[in-house]
Amino acid sequence: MTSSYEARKFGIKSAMPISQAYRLCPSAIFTPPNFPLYTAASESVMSILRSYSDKFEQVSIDEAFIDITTKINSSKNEIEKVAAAIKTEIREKEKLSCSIGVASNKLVAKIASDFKKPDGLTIIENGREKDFLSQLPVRKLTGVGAKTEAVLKEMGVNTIGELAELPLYFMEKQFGKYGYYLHDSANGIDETEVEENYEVKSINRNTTFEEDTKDESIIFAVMDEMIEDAHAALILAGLSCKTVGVRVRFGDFDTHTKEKTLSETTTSKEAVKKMARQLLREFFSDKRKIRQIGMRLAHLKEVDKKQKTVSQYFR
DNA sequence: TCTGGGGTCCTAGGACCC
DNA sequence: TCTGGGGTCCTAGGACCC
Repeated sequence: MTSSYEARKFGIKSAMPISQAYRLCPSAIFTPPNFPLYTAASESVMSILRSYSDKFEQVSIDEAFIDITTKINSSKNEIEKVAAAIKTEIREKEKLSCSIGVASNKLVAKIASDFKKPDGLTIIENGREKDFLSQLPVRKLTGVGAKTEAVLKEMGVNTIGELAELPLYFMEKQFGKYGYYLHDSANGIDETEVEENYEVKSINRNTTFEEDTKDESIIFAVMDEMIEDAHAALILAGLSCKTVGVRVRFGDFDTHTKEKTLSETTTSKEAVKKMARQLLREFFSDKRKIRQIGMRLAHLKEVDKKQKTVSQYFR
């Protein structure tokens, strides 16, 4: 899943198979994950961050934005004081270090936070955004992954500065809506607000079998477990769902999905189970063994006991 | 050689409605 | 022989993030 900075010196990276990691460094210590611990630490850190601003946005288990525009004047000295205070509080309460990026927008702040790790602080002054980005490889831009990097490289574009030079009409023609985003980002422009995102859009569960299988009893048993888990999460969040999907990855990594939208939103585990089984069964005609199965609940809606839905009135 | 799990967003085609 | 335009929803696939 991930590796310490010590292990990284041996070339071990996050999401690397442990067999490969072992080959790179046989003396490394391998330890299973402990998600309840990480979640608890995350919640503690997030509440610390929240206390520094009224505008907070959690991005993942270990990343968040805070907008402190109205809290301080933007002198470098003042910024450094706040950053130091945050680091100290997190270190004292959770014995963790963190890296901080400060900039006039989220895009640049995020890239800045990644600039010096671990335990870094990178401040990009107002007006220096584009300049800071220009020398960095395009892959550093949020939203540019392996595929886009390859396409850009083919076009002779390696750095964000080179990307910023490409005219907007060309970017639009080449990448559509994404082209506008790339153009703005490369120029250090991002006008999205720091805001907390409440609603979850989907609940997903996936399981990779220890060995590829065609055994339907194993496959259904694992699917049932995932449904139990996902359904519990659905109910806990006070949600209902309208769409049930399944996903199958065959031994050759070929991956397919099937999903079905119900006529009415539901909280019924049995309804979800029935639909998932039905969708899953459609894949059994394939001769290949299955490596991974997954399921998802989507079209989530808050359950409100007092208010009846329109369709209920018409029934 | 080997490729995790939980998410979001976008695209494109087709069905269907007025 | 020729058969609109605007819109929504559903489904499948894919890129990307941490």
